[in-house]
Amino acid sequence: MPRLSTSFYEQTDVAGISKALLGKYLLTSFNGMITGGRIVETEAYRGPDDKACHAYQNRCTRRTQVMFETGGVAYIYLCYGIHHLFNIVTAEAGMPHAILIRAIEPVLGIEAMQDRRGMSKVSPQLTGGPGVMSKALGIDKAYTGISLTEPESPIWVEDRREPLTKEAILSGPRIGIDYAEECKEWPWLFWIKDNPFVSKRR
DNA sequence: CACGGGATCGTCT
DNA sequence: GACGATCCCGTGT
Repeated sequence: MPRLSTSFYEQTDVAGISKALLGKYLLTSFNGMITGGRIVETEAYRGPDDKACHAYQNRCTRRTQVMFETGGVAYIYLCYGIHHLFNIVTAEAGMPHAILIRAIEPVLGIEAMQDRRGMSKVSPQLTGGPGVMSKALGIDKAYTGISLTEPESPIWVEDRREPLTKEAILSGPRIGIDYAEECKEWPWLFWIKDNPFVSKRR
């Protein structure tokens, strides 16, 4: 299956790419073990004019500098001291857009993902939520900045040609960004309708 | 099921 | 020194 390429990630409409990623497959390969599944929930962040984005007003720090690279690299950071949240950088170099992948439906390497999570059963909590999804996939912030498009990359996204209908995609305000003032109402959270692995609202 | 709080540490002020 | 693009568990109903 083909990996999504730089031409996909370099598009400028971050909300559109966010929606287009639904139904694609996010996969990792560590120590020969492939794990991953179908993307069911995403969130768009559009620096520099988005107050919810870490790169608001082009703020460039050691943490955020990878967001300024060309589309198709990983932006991974530690949240609340515990969770490693996985984002995909989009747009051309110098334009800090990113998409947070919030949930996948587990498909490949399910037992390995259960081991990483310490869970004996498959439940929505296995991969439904940005922190637990990264943990299930074996992703941590050591991988921030890596390419998702090179053939040897251990993290990538595949298009398995499983298109979604317009009716299957819903959107709403993003989660956990109360500080973002007027931007917090922007409907840039996207999810697949009725999918049990979409994270719970809070 | 709803709610509240604790965990835990890198990052920026 | 404060706080966060979260999660999990305990309590009460």
